[in-house]
Amino acid sequence: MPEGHTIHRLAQDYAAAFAGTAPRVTSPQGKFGDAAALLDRTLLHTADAHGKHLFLGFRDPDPDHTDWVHIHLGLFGKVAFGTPPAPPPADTVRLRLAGDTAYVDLRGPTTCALITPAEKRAIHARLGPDPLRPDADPDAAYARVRRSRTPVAALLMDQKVIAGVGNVYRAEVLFRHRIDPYRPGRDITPAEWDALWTDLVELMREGVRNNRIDTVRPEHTPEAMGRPPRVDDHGGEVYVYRRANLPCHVCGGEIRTAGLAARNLFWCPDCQKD
DNA sequence: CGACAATGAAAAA
DNA sequence: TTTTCCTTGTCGC
Repeated sequence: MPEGHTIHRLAQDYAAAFAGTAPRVTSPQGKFGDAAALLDRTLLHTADAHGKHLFLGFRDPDPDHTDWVHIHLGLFGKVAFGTPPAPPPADTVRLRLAGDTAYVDLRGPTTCALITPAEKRAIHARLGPDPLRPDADPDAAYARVRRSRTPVAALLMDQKVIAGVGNVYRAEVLFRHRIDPYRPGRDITPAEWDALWTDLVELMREGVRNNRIDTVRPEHTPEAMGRPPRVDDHGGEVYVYRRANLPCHVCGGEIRTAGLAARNLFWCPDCQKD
């Protein structure tokens, strides 16, 4: 269940469970077997996240010599933490860390690979600023947005432009700012970008805290409006994501959906008109 | 650009 | 049994 907030939360959780320890490292499914053997019972000293990329720092804390495990969940990679005793691992578990107080299983990731510090730097270099990283520079993202004719909804999904935003946050943040998802990036004003970025920082931080995405303002919550809470396996309260053909919480109009940048886009044509 | 493949699991049909 | 999914690299036109 991967959008930037999930990955940052995972970095926190991996660190809380294993930082400063030397867990058993195995790859029951096999694809990561050689690397796992190399890292088995070595120090896990840190966990880092940039956008949807997760990095576990093993063996040597010296930044020039750290062994990094690079993880990308892709569309349906999953991570499951548990307390010992760990069950016999199913053969879909790509990576298992197991210590005295916790174990964690990784299944179905697009990427799980041992990389060098130089390779890690290269990954950071090709990613745009991440609203969840304190060093992020929103102006660097806007510089790309303002010279592109691509729809803003596609730019928000482009990890080179801004890292960590996925299909939920893009739809929701555009709704919250009443921006037509098809508006070209070059027509986004500096003030609008500033507001979008600030909002993403807040929404995604809350996403990390709660481990789910909620975007509905207090005045539009189910309690405030006397409607039943959302029934959806994604959990959070949202305005438009996966609400095709349902009434808009604000204007009552019908939420629409369409393909954009290879994903399903959701928006309210009445509220999001330029 | 669009199509497609790659990983798993769970819901929908 | 098929579809769907909070992703993204690659390949073809």
